[in-house]
Amino acid sequence: MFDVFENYLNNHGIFDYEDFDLIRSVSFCKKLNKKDYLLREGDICRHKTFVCKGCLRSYRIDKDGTESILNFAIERRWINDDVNFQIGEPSSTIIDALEDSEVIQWSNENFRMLLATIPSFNLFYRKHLEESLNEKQRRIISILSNNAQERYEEFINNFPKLYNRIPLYMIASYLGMSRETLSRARSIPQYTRYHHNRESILGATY
Amino acid sequence: MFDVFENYLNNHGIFDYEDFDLIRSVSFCKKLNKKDYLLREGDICRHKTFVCKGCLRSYRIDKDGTESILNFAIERRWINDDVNFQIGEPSSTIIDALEDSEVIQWSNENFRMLLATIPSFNLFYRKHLEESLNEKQRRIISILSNNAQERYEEFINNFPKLYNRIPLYMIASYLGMSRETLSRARSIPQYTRYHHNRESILGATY
DNA sequence: CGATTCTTTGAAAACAGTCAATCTGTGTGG
DNA sequence: CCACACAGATTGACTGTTTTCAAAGAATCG
Repeated sequence: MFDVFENYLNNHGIFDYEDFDLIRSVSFCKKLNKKDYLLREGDICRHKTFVCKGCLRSYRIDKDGTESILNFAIERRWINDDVNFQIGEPSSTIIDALEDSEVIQWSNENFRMLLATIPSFNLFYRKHLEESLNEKQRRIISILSNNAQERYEEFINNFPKLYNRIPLYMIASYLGMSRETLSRARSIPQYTRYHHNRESILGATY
Repeated sequence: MFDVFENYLNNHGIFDYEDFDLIRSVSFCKKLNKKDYLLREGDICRHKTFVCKGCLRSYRIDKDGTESILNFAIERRWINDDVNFQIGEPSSTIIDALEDSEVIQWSNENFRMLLATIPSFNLFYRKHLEESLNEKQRRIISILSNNAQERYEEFINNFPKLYNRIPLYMIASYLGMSRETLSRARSIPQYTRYHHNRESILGATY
């Protein structure tokens, strides 16, 4: 299982055997069956988690009882359990497996040790954080400036290896729309395109 | 100007005189008048930017010509110019000043040098990135699961020092709603107290 | 002042959400 | 192999919210 992570790291920096030995010595591998929880609501324990195989999601239960999916993670991606909310918020993050999965975890303490000890690991992680920030910013922009159908198309393009492995209603939740709206966006893409054309023609007339 | 940043850093880690000397030696201070651009559309130059005084915003022009505000930054906050988009996207990030402002900038190259040289600076910046990630994740959740009134109320609570310094239509843009919708959300009796506060502050102080 | 800029309001249209019923595919047990 | 349950997806009718367009009011600034 660890070789997946070793391969991943080799694609993101230069590491030697000593580095890998140290990293491996504080890694905890975990196997999950589909529907198993990695983190239940209320758990306080915080980890860094890397997905070697399978697919996981993080989500919350809103005040009205509906699920809001924060993120998906397939193989060679990270999944966070560290989204803190204001005091008084009723729910926190939940993580579970959408497929039989394998993950590697590090306690935050050990992860900090690795960052302080291995310069190229530190460098890699900073780049990773900055790229994650950009990814989230792009998602915000997409929600703010695109309609249902555009957001779905963007999702397909951004996650070509993911979109056909998860049920549509989860994609709808991730995109912030009802499953019915996503269903309709998928079924009549021509309508929306036509409609946009009409708007731009109208816009050009004055 | 640099003393604001020195004070900020002292609140986020332990630094000695040598550290500050090194940091100062690669800092570039800039004064901006209201409406000045810090980064125009199409500029390739990337920096890390810290706001010492005033208020800035980053935004994009969408394909239909409307502005989407990504972030605001007041004193003791950072403002990013590094949101990369897919190839073919027509527009990129723009940053301008909403008030007369003072900022400190570092080239990405010098910033990397600081991170590699000063361990506590590296530690501080990583915490900062992780907190920024959480902030963006919270914003995504807020957009996905709250309506117009709730999002406005949350904005007021989250940015008490910011909300009465910028025009409402910019808040609307940041929250992903039309200015008219925000205006109506504010006029609901439940929220008029904010309205009154703002008016009295404006009337008394400015 | 006048000229901007910003905010509010009204009415109509577009859009997404909700509820309920139906359809589809998959896997299980008899 | 069939019948069945079940999870997921779709569709229609209806409701509610937000956007859009247009106009008019405030506030601000030179």
